[in-house]
Amino acid sequence: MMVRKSKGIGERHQKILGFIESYQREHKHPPSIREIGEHCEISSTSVVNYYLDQLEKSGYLERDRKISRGMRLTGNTPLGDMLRVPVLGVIQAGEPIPVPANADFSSFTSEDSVEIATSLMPAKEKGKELFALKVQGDSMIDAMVNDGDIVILKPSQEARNGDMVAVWLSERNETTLKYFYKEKDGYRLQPANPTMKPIMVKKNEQVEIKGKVVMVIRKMDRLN
Amino acid sequence: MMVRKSKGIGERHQKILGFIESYQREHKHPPSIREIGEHCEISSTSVVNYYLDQLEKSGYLERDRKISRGMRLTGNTPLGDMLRVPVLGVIQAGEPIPVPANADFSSFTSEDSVEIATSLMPAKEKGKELFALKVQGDSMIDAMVNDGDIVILKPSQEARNGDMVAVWLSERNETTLKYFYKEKDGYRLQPANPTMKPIMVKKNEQVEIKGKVVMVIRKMDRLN
DNA sequence: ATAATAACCGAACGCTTGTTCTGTGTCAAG
DNA sequence: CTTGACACAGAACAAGCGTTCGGTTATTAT
Repeated sequence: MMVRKSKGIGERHQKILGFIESYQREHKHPPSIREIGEHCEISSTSVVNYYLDQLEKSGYLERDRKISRGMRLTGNTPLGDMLRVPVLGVIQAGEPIPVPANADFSSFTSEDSVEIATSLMPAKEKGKELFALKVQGDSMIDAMVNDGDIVILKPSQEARNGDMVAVWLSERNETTLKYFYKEKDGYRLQPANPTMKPIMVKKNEQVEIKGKVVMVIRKMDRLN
Repeated sequence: MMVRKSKGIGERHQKILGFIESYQREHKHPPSIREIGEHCEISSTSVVNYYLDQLEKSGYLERDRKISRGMRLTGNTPLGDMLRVPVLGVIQAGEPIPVPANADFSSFTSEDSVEIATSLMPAKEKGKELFALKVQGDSMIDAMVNDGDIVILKPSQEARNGDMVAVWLSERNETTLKYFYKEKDGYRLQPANPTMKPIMVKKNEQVEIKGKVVMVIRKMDRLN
Protein backbone atom coordinates (compact mmCIF):
# COMPACT_ATOMS: atom_id res chain seq x y z
CA MET A 1 0.00 0.00 0.00
CA MET A 2 0.92 3.61 -0.37
CA VAL A 3 2.75 4.68 2.74
CA ARG A 4 4.69 7.20 0.72
CA LYS A 5 4.89 10.54 2.45
CA SER A 6 3.28 12.04 -0.61
CA LYS A 7 -0.09 12.46 1.09
CA GLY A 8 -1.32 16.04 1.00
CA ILE A 9 1.48 18.54 1.11
CA GLY A 10 5.00 17.87 2.20
CA GLU A 11 7.76 19.90 3.73
CA ARG A 12 8.89 21.19 0.37
CA HIS A 13 5.43 22.42 -0.48
CA GLN A 14 5.20 24.27 2.80
CA LYS A 15 8.53 25.91 2.18
CA ILE A 16 7.49 27.10 -1.27
CA LEU A 17 4.18 28.40 0.02
CA GLY A 18 5.93 30.25 2.78
CA PHE A 19 8.46 31.73 0.42
CA ILE A 20 5.81 32.98 -1.97
CA GLU A 21 4.05 34.63 0.92
CA SER A 22 7.08 36.38 2.33
CA TYR A 23 8.37 37.34 -1.10
CA GLN A 24 5.04 38.84 -1.98
CA ARG A 25 4.98 40.76 1.25
CA GLU A 26 8.39 42.22 0.54
CA HIS A 27 8.27 42.82 -3.18
CA LYS A 28 4.56 43.43 -3.67
CA HIS A 29 4.51 40.90 -6.48
CA PRO A 30 4.97 37.14 -6.73
CA PRO A 31 8.38 35.53 -7.25
CA SER A 32 9.52 33.90 -10.46
CA ILE A 33 10.00 30.19 -10.76
CA ARG A 34 13.75 30.61 -10.68
CA GLU A 35 13.63 32.75 -7.56
CA ILE A 36 11.56 30.12 -5.82
CA GLY A 37 14.13 27.52 -6.84
CA GLU A 38 17.03 29.48 -5.43
CA HIS A 39 15.48 30.13 -2.04
CA CYS A 40 14.09 26.67 -1.63
CA GLU A 41 17.21 24.81 -2.72
CA ILE A 42 15.68 23.46 -5.88
CA SER A 43 18.18 23.55 -8.69
CA SER A 44 15.83 23.01 -11.59
CA THR A 45 13.06 25.24 -12.81
CA SER A 46 11.14 22.24 -13.99
CA VAL A 47 10.99 20.87 -10.47
CA VAL A 48 9.63 24.12 -9.12
CA ASN A 49 7.09 24.04 -11.90
CA TYR A 50 6.35 20.48 -10.88
CA TYR A 51 5.59 21.53 -7.31
CA LEU A 52 3.64 24.55 -8.39
CA ASP A 53 1.40 22.30 -10.44
CA GLN A 54 0.75 20.15 -7.41
CA LEU A 55 0.03 23.12 -5.22
CA GLU A 56 -2.41 24.35 -7.79
CA LYS A 57 -4.15 20.99 -8.00
CA SER A 58 -4.35 20.95 -4.22
CA GLY A 59 -5.97 24.36 -4.31
CA TYR A 60 -3.26 26.21 -2.46
CA LEU A 61 -2.59 28.64 -5.25
CA GLU A 62 -3.82 29.76 -8.61
CA ARG A 63 -1.60 30.07 -11.64
CA ASP A 64 -1.67 32.09 -14.80
CA ARG A 65 0.56 29.97 -16.98
CA LYS A 66 2.54 31.91 -19.51
CA ILE A 67 2.30 35.09 -17.48
CA SER A 68 5.45 36.01 -15.67
CA ARG A 69 5.11 35.50 -11.94
CA GLY A 70 1.50 34.59 -12.55
CA MET A 71 0.64 32.95 -9.28
CA ARG A 72 -1.29 33.89 -6.21
CA LEU A 73 -2.07 32.21 -2.94
CA THR A 74 -5.65 31.23 -2.28
CA GLY A 75 -7.58 30.76 0.91
CA ASN A 76 -4.88 32.23 3.03
CA THR A 77 -3.91 35.23 1.01
CA PRO A 78 -2.32 37.78 3.31
CA LEU A 79 -2.68 40.26 0.50
CA GLY A 80 -0.41 43.24 0.88
CA ASP A 81 -2.92 45.50 2.48
CA MET A 82 -4.47 43.20 4.98
CA LEU A 83 -3.61 41.91 8.35
CA ARG A 84 -4.70 38.49 9.46
CA VAL A 85 -5.39 38.58 13.15
CA PRO A 86 -5.88 35.29 14.94
CA VAL A 87 -8.91 34.92 17.16
CA LEU A 88 -7.41 33.25 20.19
CA GLY A 89 -10.57 32.74 22.15
CA VAL A 90 -13.33 34.47 24.00
CA ILE A 91 -13.31 37.19 26.58
CA GLN A 92 -15.92 37.28 29.31
CA ALA A 93 -16.21 38.71 32.78
CA GLY A 94 -15.77 35.54 34.74
CA GLU A 95 -12.71 34.12 33.10
CA PRO A 96 -9.11 35.12 32.48
CA ILE A 97 -8.07 36.25 29.05
CA PRO A 98 -6.36 33.74 26.81
CA VAL A 99 -3.19 35.63 26.02
CA PRO A 100 -1.05 34.46 23.15
CA ALA A 101 1.67 31.95 23.85
CA ASN A 102 5.20 33.10 23.25
CA ALA A 103 5.67 32.23 19.61
CA ASP A 104 2.08 31.78 18.72
CA PHE A 105 1.91 34.23 15.87
CA SER A 106 3.66 32.22 13.24
CA SER A 107 1.56 29.11 13.14
CA PHE A 108 -2.00 30.17 12.48
CA THR A 109 -2.59 28.66 9.10
CA SER A 110 -6.24 27.84 8.77
CA GLU A 111 -7.30 28.75 12.28
CA ASP A 112 -10.01 31.15 13.14
CA SER A 113 -8.92 34.62 12.23
CA VAL A 114 -10.20 37.96 11.08
CA GLU A 115 -8.83 40.10 8.30
CA ILE A 116 -8.38 43.80 8.80
CA ALA A 117 -7.54 46.32 6.15
CA THR A 118 -4.33 47.97 7.26
CA SER A 119 -5.77 51.30 6.24
CA LEU A 120 -8.11 50.99 9.18
CA MET A 121 -5.28 50.43 11.60
CA PRO A 122 -3.77 53.19 13.66
CA ALA A 123 -0.47 53.73 11.93
CA LYS A 124 1.63 52.50 14.83
CA GLU A 125 0.03 49.12 15.06
CA LYS A 126 0.64 47.98 11.53
CA GLY A 127 2.47 44.72 11.29
CA LYS A 128 2.47 44.30 15.02
CA GLU A 129 1.63 41.11 16.76
CA LEU A 130 -2.04 41.55 17.39
CA PHE A 131 -4.63 39.09 18.52
CA ALA A 132 -8.38 39.13 18.69
CA LEU A 133 -10.95 37.92 21.17
CA LYS A 134 -14.63 37.39 20.76
CA VAL A 135 -16.78 38.91 23.45
CA GLN A 136 -19.09 36.47 25.16
CA GLY A 137 -21.96 37.72 27.23
CA ASP A 138 -23.20 41.16 28.17
CA SER A 139 -20.62 41.80 30.84
CA MET A 140 -18.70 44.36 28.83
CA ILE A 141 -21.60 46.64 28.08
CA ASP A 142 -20.18 49.33 30.30
CA ALA A 143 -17.25 49.42 27.89
CA MET A 144 -19.70 49.86 25.04
CA VAL A 145 -18.80 46.42 23.85
CA ASN A 146 -21.53 44.03 22.99
CA ASP A 147 -22.02 40.31 23.04
CA GLY A 148 -20.45 38.95 19.86
CA ASP A 149 -18.18 41.90 19.22
CA ILE A 150 -14.62 41.25 18.27
CA VAL A 151 -11.94 43.17 20.13
CA ILE A 152 -8.48 43.43 18.67
CA LEU A 153 -5.70 43.70 21.19
CA LYS A 154 -2.03 44.39 21.26
CA PRO A 155 -0.23 42.34 23.89
CA SER A 156 1.06 44.63 26.60
CA GLN A 157 1.70 44.51 30.32
CA GLU A 158 1.60 48.24 30.80
CA ALA A 159 -0.55 51.10 29.68
CA ARG A 160 -0.50 54.82 29.45
CA ASN A 161 -3.23 57.12 30.62
CA GLY A 162 -6.11 57.05 28.21
CA ASP A 163 -5.43 53.64 26.76
CA MET A 164 -8.27 51.22 26.72
CA VAL A 165 -6.97 48.04 28.23
CA ALA A 166 -8.10 44.55 28.96
CA VAL A 167 -7.37 43.81 32.61
CA TRP A 168 -7.73 40.88 34.93
CA LEU A 169 -8.68 41.91 38.44
CA SER A 170 -7.53 38.86 40.31
CA GLU A 171 -8.98 39.94 43.65
CA ARG A 172 -12.38 40.48 42.10
CA ASN A 173 -12.01 37.50 39.78
CA GLU A 174 -13.08 39.61 36.89
CA THR A 175 -12.04 40.56 33.42
CA THR A 176 -13.00 43.97 32.10
CA LEU A 177 -12.32 46.45 29.35
CA LYS A 178 -11.72 49.93 30.72
CA TYR A 179 -9.91 53.13 30.04
CA PHE A 180 -6.80 53.22 32.14
CA TYR A 181 -5.69 56.16 34.27
CA LYS A 182 -3.03 56.22 36.92
CA GLU A 183 -3.95 58.11 40.08
CA LYS A 184 -1.90 58.90 43.11
CA ASP A 185 -3.47 56.19 45.26
CA GLY A 186 -3.87 53.55 42.60
CA TYR A 187 -5.58 53.22 39.27
CA ARG A 188 -8.82 54.50 37.88
CA LEU A 189 -10.56 52.19 35.46
CA GLN A 190 -13.01 54.31 33.54
CA PRO A 191 -15.89 52.77 31.60
CA ALA A 192 -16.29 53.97 28.06
CA ASN A 193 -19.88 54.81 28.75
CA PRO A 194 -19.65 58.27 30.32
CA THR A 195 -22.82 57.76 32.33
CA MET A 196 -21.23 55.00 34.35
CA LYS A 197 -18.92 55.35 37.27
CA PRO A 198 -15.27 54.32 37.27
CA ILE A 199 -13.76 51.50 39.27
CA MET A 200 -11.14 52.69 41.68
CA VAL A 201 -8.37 50.20 42.27
CA LYS A 202 -6.07 50.67 45.23
CA LYS A 203 -2.37 50.19 44.82
CA ASN A 204 -2.33 46.97 46.79
CA GLU A 205 -4.97 45.36 44.65
CA GLN A 206 -3.57 43.35 41.82
CA VAL A 207 -4.36 44.44 38.28
CA GLU A 208 -2.96 42.45 35.40
CA ILE A 209 -2.99 44.35 32.17
CA LYS A 210 -3.27 41.88 29.37
CA GLY A 211 -3.32 44.13 26.37
CA LYS A 212 -4.35 47.40 24.84
CA VAL A 213 -7.52 47.51 22.81
CA VAL A 214 -6.70 48.62 19.30
CA MET A 215 -10.03 48.16 17.64
CA VAL A 216 -13.54 46.94 18.21
CA ILE A 217 -15.57 45.40 15.43
CA ARG A 218 -19.23 44.69 15.56
CA LYS A 219 -20.86 42.69 12.84
CA MET A 220 -24.60 43.04 12.63
CA ASP A 221 -25.39 39.78 11.03
CA ARG A 222 -28.90 38.65 11.62
CA LEU A 223 -31.03 39.64 14.58
CA ASN A 224 -28.96 40.55 17.55
CA MET B 1 3.63 81.15 -19.67
CA MET B 2 2.69 77.52 -19.42
CA VAL B 3 -0.94 77.15 -20.33
CA ARG B 4 -0.22 73.71 -21.69
CA LYS B 5 -2.77 71.21 -20.56
CA SER B 6 0.12 69.20 -19.19
CA LYS B 7 -0.52 70.31 -15.64
CA GLY B 8 -1.03 67.39 -13.30
CA ILE B 9 -2.58 64.43 -15.07
CA GLY B 10 -4.36 64.50 -18.38
CA GLU B 11 -7.06 62.44 -19.97
CA ARG B 12 -4.61 59.85 -21.20
CA HIS B 13 -3.20 59.37 -17.74
CA GLN B 14 -6.66 58.85 -16.32
CA LYS B 15 -7.41 56.27 -18.95
CA ILE B 16 -4.26 54.33 -18.22
CA LEU B 17 -4.89 54.44 -14.49
CA GLY B 18 -8.41 53.22 -15.00
CA PHE B 19 -7.30 50.42 -17.26
CA ILE B 20 -4.68 49.19 -14.82
CA GLU B 21 -7.30 49.13 -12.10
CA SER B 22 -9.89 47.23 -14.10
CA TYR B 23 -7.32 44.88 -15.58
CA GLN B 24 -5.99 44.09 -12.14
CA ARG B 25 -9.48 43.44 -10.89
CA GLU B 26 -10.13 40.99 -13.68
CA HIS B 27 -6.80 39.23 -14.01
CA LYS B 28 -5.52 39.49 -10.46
CA HIS B 29 -2.24 40.84 -11.76
CA PRO B 30 -1.13 44.05 -13.47
CA PRO B 31 -1.17 44.45 -17.26
CA SER B 32 1.94 44.57 -19.42
CA ILE B 33 3.06 47.71 -21.17
CA ARG B 34 1.84 46.37 -24.48
CA GLU B 35 -1.57 45.50 -23.09
CA ILE B 36 -1.95 49.01 -21.77
CA GLY B 37 -1.03 50.32 -25.17
CA GLU B 38 -3.63 48.25 -26.95
CA HIS B 39 -6.51 49.20 -24.72
CA CYS B 40 -5.60 52.87 -24.53
CA GLU B 41 -4.95 53.35 -28.23
CA ILE B 42 -1.26 53.92 -27.83
CA SER B 43 0.65 52.25 -30.60
CA SER B 44 4.11 52.38 -29.13
CA THR B 45 5.41 50.68 -26.05
CA SER B 46 7.79 53.52 -25.48
CA VAL B 47 4.93 55.97 -25.15
CA VAL B 48 3.22 53.83 -22.56
CA ASN B 49 6.50 53.66 -20.74
CA TYR B 50 6.68 57.41 -21.07
CA TYR B 51 3.31 57.86 -19.39
CA LEU B 52 4.06 55.27 -16.75
CA ASP B 53 7.13 57.22 -15.79
CA GLN B 54 5.08 60.34 -15.37
CA LEU B 55 2.46 58.58 -13.33
CA GLU B 56 5.19 57.24 -11.14
CA LYS B 57 6.72 60.66 -10.64
CA SER B 58 3.29 62.01 -9.81
CA GLY B 59 2.92 59.32 -7.20
CA TYR B 60 -0.02 57.53 -8.75
CA LEU B 61 1.75 54.24 -9.07
CA GLU B 62 4.91 52.43 -8.15
CA ARG B 63 7.03 50.54 -10.63
CA ASP B 64 9.45 47.68 -10.45
CA ARG B 65 11.41 48.28 -13.60
CA LYS B 66 12.73 45.18 -15.28
CA ILE B 67 10.12 43.05 -13.63
CA SER B 68 7.34 41.99 -15.91
CA ARG B 69 4.10 43.76 -15.07
CA GLY B 70 5.87 45.33 -12.16
CA MET B 71 3.50 48.13 -11.35
CA ARG B 72 0.93 48.80 -8.70
CA LEU B 73 -1.45 51.61 -7.95
CA THR B 74 -0.86 53.63 -4.84
CA GLY B 75 -3.25 55.53 -2.64
CA ASN B 76 -6.36 54.11 -4.17
CA THR B 77 -5.70 50.42 -4.48
CA PRO B 78 -9.07 48.69 -4.46
CA LEU B 79 -7.33 45.39 -3.94
CA GLY B 80 -9.40 42.35 -4.79
CA ASP B 81 -10.67 41.45 -1.38
CA MET B 82 -11.63 44.79 -0.05
CA LEU B 83 -14.60 47.02 -0.19
CA ARG B 84 -14.20 50.75 -0.25
CA VAL B 85 -17.05 52.32 1.62
CA PRO B 86 -17.53 56.07 1.31
CA VAL B 87 -17.90 58.06 4.49
CA LEU B 88 -20.74 60.37 3.57
CA GLY B 89 -20.79 62.42 6.72
CA VAL B 90 -21.52 62.35 10.39
CA ILE B 91 -24.41 61.01 12.37
CA GLN B 92 -25.52 62.72 15.53
CA ALA B 93 -28.68 62.95 17.56
CA GLY B 94 -29.73 66.44 16.57
CA GLU B 95 -29.42 66.22 12.83
CA PRO B 96 -30.83 64.15 9.99
CA ILE B 97 -28.71 61.48 8.38
CA PRO B 98 -26.98 62.34 5.13
CA VAL B 99 -28.27 59.55 2.96
CA PRO B 100 -26.54 58.82 -0.31
CA ALA B 101 -27.73 60.61 -3.42
CA ASN B 102 -29.13 58.42 -6.15
CA ALA B 103 -26.00 57.63 -8.12
CA ASP B 104 -23.49 58.57 -5.54
CA PHE B 105 -21.60 55.34 -5.37
CA SER B 106 -19.64 55.61 -8.55
CA SER B 107 -17.78 58.82 -8.04
CA PHE B 108 -15.85 58.53 -4.84
CA THR B 109 -12.32 58.60 -6.04
CA SER B 110 -10.14 60.18 -3.41
CA GLU B 111 -12.87 61.11 -0.99
CA ASP B 112 -13.02 60.06 2.56
CA SER B 113 -13.62 56.36 2.71
CA VAL B 114 -12.90 53.28 4.76
CA GLU B 115 -11.70 49.95 3.51
CA ILE B 116 -13.28 46.78 4.79
CA ALA B 117 -12.05 43.28 4.20
CA THR B 118 -14.88 41.46 2.48
CA SER B 119 -14.23 38.49 4.72
CA LEU B 120 -15.57 40.56 7.58
CA MET B 121 -18.80 41.30 5.80
CA PRO B 122 -21.93 39.30 6.35
CA ALA B 123 -22.16 37.27 3.18
CA LYS B 124 -25.27 38.95 1.90
CA GLU B 125 -23.87 42.45 1.96
CA LYS B 126 -20.85 41.89 -0.21
CA GLY B 127 -20.69 44.19 -3.15
CA LYS B 128 -23.76 46.04 -2.08
CA GLU B 129 -24.02 49.77 -2.05
CA LEU B 130 -22.98 50.56 1.44
CA PHE B 131 -22.11 53.84 3.03
CA ALA B 132 -20.51 54.85 6.27
CA LEU B 133 -21.12 57.56 8.81
CA LYS B 134 -18.91 58.80 11.57
CA VAL B 135 -20.57 59.13 14.93
CA GLN B 136 -20.31 62.55 16.47
CA GLY B 137 -21.06 63.03 20.12
CA ASP B 138 -22.14 60.72 22.87
CA SER B 139 -25.76 60.59 21.88
CA MET B 140 -25.60 57.04 20.61
CA ILE B 141 -24.22 55.48 23.74
CA ASP B 142 -27.46 53.68 24.39
CA ALA B 143 -26.81 51.86 21.13
CA MET B 144 -23.36 50.94 22.40
CA VAL B 145 -21.91 53.23 19.81
CA ASN B 146 -19.28 55.67 20.87
CA ASP B 147 -18.13 59.08 19.78
CA GLY B 148 -15.84 58.59 16.80
CA ASP B 149 -17.11 55.16 15.89
CA ILE B 150 -17.79 54.42 12.27
CA VAL B 151 -21.10 52.80 11.43
CA ILE B 152 -21.55 51.10 8.10
CA LEU B 153 -25.05 51.15 6.73
CA LYS B 154 -27.00 49.62 3.93
CA PRO B 155 -29.55 52.03 2.47
CA SER B 156 -33.05 50.80 3.24
CA GLN B 157 -36.45 52.23 3.94
CA GLU B 158 -37.75 49.20 5.70
CA ALA B 159 -36.57 46.80 8.30
CA ARG B 160 -37.34 43.42 9.72
CA ASN B 161 -37.64 42.61 13.38
CA GLY B 162 -34.24 42.44 14.95
CA ASP B 163 -32.46 44.65 12.48
CA MET B 164 -30.47 47.50 13.88
CA VAL B 165 -31.54 50.56 11.99
CA ALA B 166 -30.75 54.23 11.78
CA VAL B 167 -33.98 56.14 12.11
CA TRP B 168 -35.02 59.76 12.04
CA LEU B 169 -37.82 60.52 14.46
CA SER B 170 -39.15 63.67 12.88
CA GLU B 171 -41.56 64.47 15.71
CA ARG B 172 -38.78 64.25 18.24
CA ASN B 173 -36.26 65.79 15.92
CA GLU B 174 -33.85 63.04 16.69
CA THR B 175 -31.61 60.53 14.99
CA THR B 176 -30.94 57.25 16.75
CA LEU B 177 -29.58 53.78 16.24
CA LYS B 178 -31.89 51.14 17.62
CA TYR B 179 -33.00 47.59 17.17
CA PHE B 180 -36.26 47.57 15.32
CA TYR B 181 -39.32 45.59 16.34
CA LYS B 182 -42.82 45.93 15.02
CA GLU B 183 -45.54 45.81 17.68
CA LYS B 184 -49.27 45.82 17.34
CA ASP B 185 -49.66 49.45 18.29
CA GLY B 186 -46.54 50.81 16.60
CA TYR B 187 -42.83 50.15 16.75
CA ARG B 188 -40.48 49.30 19.54
CA LEU B 189 -37.01 50.79 19.22
CA GLN B 190 -34.79 48.79 21.49
CA PRO B 191 -31.41 50.08 22.63
CA ALA B 192 -28.54 47.67 22.23
CA ASN B 193 -27.65 48.15 25.85
CA PRO B 194 -29.98 45.69 27.60
CA THR B 195 -30.06 47.79 30.76
CA MET B 196 -31.81 50.62 28.99
CA LYS B 197 -35.47 50.91 28.20
CA PRO B 198 -36.93 50.84 24.71
CA ILE B 199 -38.58 53.76 22.98
CA MET B 200 -42.14 53.04 22.07
CA VAL B 201 -43.28 54.76 18.93
CA LYS B 202 -46.98 54.97 18.18
CA LYS B 203 -48.26 54.28 14.73
CA ASN B 204 -49.15 57.88 14.06
CA GLU B 205 -45.67 59.08 14.87
CA GLN B 206 -43.43 59.29 11.89
CA VAL B 207 -40.35 57.13 11.78
CA GLU B 208 -38.06 57.33 8.79
CA ILE B 209 -35.81 54.36 8.47
CA LYS B 210 -32.66 55.47 6.73
CA GLY B 211 -30.65 52.29 6.67
CA LYS B 212 -29.71 49.06 8.34
CA VAL B 213 -26.55 48.94 10.37
CA VAL B 214 -24.23 46.35 8.92
CA MET B 215 -21.15 46.93 10.98
CA VAL B 216 -19.69 49.13 13.66
CA ILE B 217 -16.00 49.87 13.78
CA ARG B 218 -14.23 51.47 16.66
CA LYS B 219 -10.66 52.54 16.29
CA MET B 220 -8.82 53.10 19.54
CA ASP B 221 -6.28 55.53 18.32
CA ARG B 222 -4.93 57.65 21.08
CA LEU B 223 -6.73 58.57 24.25
CA ASN B 224 -10.44 58.41 23.82
C1' DA C 1 11.12 82.74 -37.75
C1' DT C 2 13.42 79.80 -34.57
C1' DA C 3 14.67 77.10 -30.95
C1' DA C 4 13.00 74.34 -27.26
C1' DT C 5 10.11 71.07 -25.48
C1' DA C 6 6.39 67.80 -24.95
C1' DA C 7 4.04 64.06 -27.20
C1' DC C 8 4.51 60.30 -29.98
C1' DC C 9 5.94 56.39 -33.35
C1' DG C 10 8.47 52.05 -34.78
C1' DA C 11 11.86 48.93 -34.65
C1' DA C 12 15.51 46.52 -32.72
C1' DC C 13 17.86 44.55 -28.71
C1' DG C 14 18.35 41.49 -25.02
C1' DC C 15 17.21 39.86 -20.60
C1' DT C 16 13.69 37.37 -18.02
C1' DT C 17 10.88 33.65 -17.60
C1' DG C 18 7.69 29.74 -18.38
C1' DT C 19 7.81 25.49 -21.04
C1' DT C 20 9.46 21.20 -22.66
C1' DC C 21 12.27 17.27 -23.34
C1' DT C 22 15.67 13.87 -22.13
C1' DG C 23 17.69 11.48 -18.47
C1' DT C 24 18.71 9.72 -13.58
C1' DG C 25 18.01 7.59 -9.06
C1' DT C 26 14.73 5.83 -5.57
C1' DC C 27 11.18 3.10 -3.70
C1' DA C 28 7.29 0.00 -3.46
C1' DA C 29 4.22 -3.32 -5.67
C1' DG C 30 3.82 -7.57 -8.45
C1' DC D 1 13.99 -8.77 -10.86
C1' DT D 2 11.07 -5.90 -13.31
C1' DT D 3 7.85 -2.32 -13.70
C1' DG D 4 6.14 2.01 -12.87
C1' DA D 5 5.09 5.70 -10.19
C1' DC D 6 7.53 9.74 -8.09
C1' DA D 7 11.08 13.23 -7.22
C1' DC D 8 14.51 15.63 -9.41
C1' DA D 9 18.31 17.66 -12.66
C1' DG D 10 19.89 20.19 -16.64
C1' DA D 11 19.73 22.12 -20.93
C1' DA D 12 17.65 24.25 -24.72
C1' DC D 13 13.81 26.82 -26.71
C1' DA D 14 10.61 30.43 -27.55
C1' DA D 15 7.70 33.81 -26.15
C1' DG D 16 6.92 37.84 -23.25
C1' DC D 17 8.32 42.11 -22.05
C1' DG D 18 10.91 46.29 -20.57
C1' DT D 19 14.38 49.26 -22.53
C1' DT D 20 16.60 52.15 -25.79
C1' DC D 21 17.32 54.89 -29.65
C1' DG D 22 16.65 57.40 -33.88
C1' DG D 23 13.13 60.06 -35.82
C1' DT D 24 8.65 62.93 -36.47
C1' DT D 25 5.11 66.38 -35.34
C1' DA D 26 2.83 69.96 -32.95
C1' DT D 27 2.78 73.56 -29.52
C1' DT D 28 4.92 77.43 -27.18
C1' DA D 29 8.23 80.81 -25.66
C1' DT D 30 11.62 84.21 -27.33
